[in-house]
Amino acid sequence: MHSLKPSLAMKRPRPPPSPPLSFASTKQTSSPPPPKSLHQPKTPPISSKKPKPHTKWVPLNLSQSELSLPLTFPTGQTFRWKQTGPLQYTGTIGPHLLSLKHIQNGDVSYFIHSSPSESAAKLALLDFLNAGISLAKLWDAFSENDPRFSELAKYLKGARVLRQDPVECLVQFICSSNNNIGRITKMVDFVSSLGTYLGSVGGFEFHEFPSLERLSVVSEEELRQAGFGYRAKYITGTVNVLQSKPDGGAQWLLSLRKLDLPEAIDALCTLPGVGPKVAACIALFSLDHHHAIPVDTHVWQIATKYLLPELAGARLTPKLCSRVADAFVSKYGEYAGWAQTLLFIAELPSQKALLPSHFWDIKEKKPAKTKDGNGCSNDGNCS
DNA sequence: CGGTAACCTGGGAT
DNA sequence: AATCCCAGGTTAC
Repeated sequence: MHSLKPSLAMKRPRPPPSPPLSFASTKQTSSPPPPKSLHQPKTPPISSKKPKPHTKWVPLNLSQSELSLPLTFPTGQTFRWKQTGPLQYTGTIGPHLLSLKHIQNGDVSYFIHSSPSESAAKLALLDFLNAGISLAKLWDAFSENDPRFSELAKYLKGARVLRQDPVECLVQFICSSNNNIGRITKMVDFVSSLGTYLGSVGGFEFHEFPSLERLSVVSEEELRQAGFGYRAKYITGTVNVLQSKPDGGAQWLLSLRKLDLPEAIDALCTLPGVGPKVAACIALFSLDHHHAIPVDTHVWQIATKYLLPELAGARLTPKLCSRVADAFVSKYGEYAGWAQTLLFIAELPSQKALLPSHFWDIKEKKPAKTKDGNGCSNDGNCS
């Protein structure tokens, strides 16, 4: 009865690590000649010393209500982390390859598979997890003005906002536009494969996210061939624009953390393939703009249902988009993006199983694009 | 300026 | 089996 997302559920670790023919050929056409000048000489001349990483799980000081892996990693913030065990996810942060899992009491532990520095890995992890921000405190505040949030929060504890690398986040969300999870993942995997290989876990290969330098090597044609469709030119276009920034594109993106949200959004929207929604995702998930609200079809549904019922049936236009964002911010405050994240997750078909059935909304059929917009004709459930 | 129509692609629905 | 429709939007008229 419940409609699970097959594209998601069917996803399997592809056993054969060796890529198919066409894949390899496209890659070799653009042989990546390592410009020696670009490689920082951080590696000491010791190749004799085995880089034996410690082989044990280390507890993080985070309870399940502060961080739920299943509600944080496979719910749309990143497409780079893979499920490698029952309650275990694996991915990279900068040059570090690590796994996270819930242990008996629900707390989270981490395991470093590969890293140039284990102490740096831990710091990078805490940063990546926004560990300094107390989710429980935020949610208490949200719950005070919103009974529905309070109720949902009971079932979806630990849905946290990550602090990703801006370049990585940007490329992922350009891929996400008007697309589905399965294909987004495939595209992100392709881009990722251009980065330095870091290791394999649970049948998945992991690569450091490629630098802009490396990304600039792929052509639009190669991306189209890899299935990017019209987003191919967005990727190459954006990489080109970033590469032309005086202090480098990565630095330019990082500098957007210091701007006010509207300015950061405007700046991001100058990049090809980046519109209001993608810009908000980047702002929220990588640029510390905690009140950015990515307004996609799901959030639009939420907003018209619970926040701005007067807009029910209308089409999602840029102006209404910002109106929705404003509504969220005035209701939830400076961390509105974190509230939106929970409400968004509650709408995901893949998470409905966690919720009592009274939270399930009848999926409205195609609202039958009428002139007046109000598509509630025969579903008998239009508030 | 605000509202529409293309845009790649693969899988599911009709 | 052949079409139609859609998916975490953006861009071009």
